[in-house]
Amino acid sequence: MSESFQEKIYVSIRDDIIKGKYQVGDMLPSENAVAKIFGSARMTVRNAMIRLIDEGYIFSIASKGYFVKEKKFNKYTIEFNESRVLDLEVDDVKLISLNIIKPDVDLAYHLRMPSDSKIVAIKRLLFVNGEKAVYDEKFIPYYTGIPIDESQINYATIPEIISNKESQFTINKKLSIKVIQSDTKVTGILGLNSLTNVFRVEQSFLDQEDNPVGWSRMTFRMEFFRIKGKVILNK
Amino acid sequence: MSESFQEKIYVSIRDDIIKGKYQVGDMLPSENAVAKIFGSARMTVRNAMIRLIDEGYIFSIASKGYFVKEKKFNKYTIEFNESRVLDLEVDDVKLISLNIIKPDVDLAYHLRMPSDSKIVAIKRLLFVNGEKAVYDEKFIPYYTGIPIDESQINYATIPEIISNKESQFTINKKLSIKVIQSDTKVTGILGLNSLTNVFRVEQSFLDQEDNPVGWSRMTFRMEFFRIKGKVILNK
DNA sequence: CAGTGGTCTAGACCACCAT
DNA sequence: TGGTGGTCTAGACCACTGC
Repeated sequence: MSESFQEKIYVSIRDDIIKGKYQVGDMLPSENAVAKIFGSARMTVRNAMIRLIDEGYIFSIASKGYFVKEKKFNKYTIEFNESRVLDLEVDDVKLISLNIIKPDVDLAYHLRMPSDSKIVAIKRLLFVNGEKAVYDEKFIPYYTGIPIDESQINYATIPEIISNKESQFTINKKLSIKVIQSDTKVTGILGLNSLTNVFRVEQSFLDQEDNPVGWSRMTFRMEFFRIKGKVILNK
Repeated sequence: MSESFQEKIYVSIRDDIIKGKYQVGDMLPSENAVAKIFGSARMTVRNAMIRLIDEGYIFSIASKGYFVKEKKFNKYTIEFNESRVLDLEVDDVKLISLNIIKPDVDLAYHLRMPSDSKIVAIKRLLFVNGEKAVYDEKFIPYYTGIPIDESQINYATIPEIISNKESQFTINKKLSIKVIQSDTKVTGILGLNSLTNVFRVEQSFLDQEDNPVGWSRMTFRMEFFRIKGKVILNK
C-alpha cells in the first residue's frame, strides 16, 4: 500500500523544517490551511502534527498555532540498573549483612525517617570477572510485609523488594554519580591497597508523591566504571 | 470547566493499571468496548489511549489490542553540554591551538576520514572556579565554509560550528564516559602532579545518515566530575 | 467470520487570542 | 470578530488477527 495521507503531511512539514523553510520559532500554517493544501480532513492533519510534536520538531500553543521548536543537544539517555551494572556483567553476588537498623544522619535525610524508626539495611558485594567490583548498600524503611529473608533478598532490586507494598508503576528514581575518596571501610571491603578514588552512585526511590521508599549507595572501583549514552528527543 | 471526556478515560484506565486491575501483559478492553462503557465516540477513546502510550503505560498491536507495558527502571536522562559541563559552571576558556591537521588513528576511525584528508583541530582549556578543570579537544572535517577564525570559534560548540553546512535538526550525538590513566601531555596541560586517573568524555556528532560530522574528547580532572539523572519514560 | 486497531471524513462547539 | 488549536461525534473502509 502507498504512503498514508498523514505520513505525506508529516514528511512534507518535517522536511520543510530540516531544509530551513520554517526556522526555529516560526509558526506553521494552520491545521485548516494544511488540510486545504493537501485536500484532507482536519483530523488527518492533526495526526501528522501530533507526530511532529512527538518527534520533537514542533510544539503547539492553543488558540495560536504550531511553532518550530529549538533543538536541544544536551540530554542523553543512560542505562543504570541494580543487577546489571552499567556496561558490566555481574557474575557473583555475596550478601555481607542483612540487618534492621536505626537511621544515621544520611539515612534520616534521604529516607526522611526519624531517629527511632526502623530501617532494613542490605549490604552486598558484587563481583565482575571474579573480581570485587562494587559494594552495594540498600536501605528500605521497615514495614511488615517486606521479606527479610536472605533467599528472597539476595539478588532483588529495591522495586522488587517493596513491590508488595507499592505497585511498580508508582516508583520513580533519581540518580547521582560522583567521585569520592574511599574510606577505610570501603577500602577493606573492595580490597583496595590504600585510600583511593572510587565512584559513588546514589539512587533515591520515590513513590508518586515523591516520598522516599528506598535509598541505595553503590561504591565502584574505578576500573569498573563506564557509561554510554545517546541523545534523546527534544521533549 | 470540568474534566474532559478523554481525561476521564485516561485517568480511569491509568488508575486501573496502577491499582493492578490490569497487570503487565494484560490486554485492555477494545476501543469500542471502552467507548460503549463511557458513552463516547471511538476517537475520544483513541486520544486517551494515545496519551497512555505516550506516558509509557501501554502499547498497541494493530488488529489485536492494547496491552499493559512492563515498566523499565533502568533508563535515566542526564544532561551534558559542551559549554556548561555537567553540573559545573565554566568561568573561563583558553584557546590552546587551532590547526588544520591530518587524522591520526583515532580520528581516522571516529570521523571515517582517510589519511590524506584535512581536519580542523580545536584545543581548549576550561576553567572552573579559576582552576584548570577540563581539556577539550574538538575535531571537525575541514570543508570550505567552516569558520577557522579564533573569535568565532572560541566558545562555539560543534553543532554551532558546522551549522552553516548542516541544519541543526540533522545532528545527532553519542556519548561515552570512562576513566583512564592520564598521559604526560594531559598531565601537563591540566597541571596534575603525576600520572593519575582522569575522566574521558567522548562525543560523536552524526548527521541523519549516521555519518560523522565531528568528534570531541574532553578530559576532566576527577574533582570536577558529577552527574545527576532522573528516570525517563518507558519508551 | 467477527473483531481489532489504523486511517480518514465532514461536520460541530468551545475557549482563547489578536486585532 | 474571525481564526486558532482542543475536544468530540457518528459514521466509514482497510488490513490484519484469531477462531
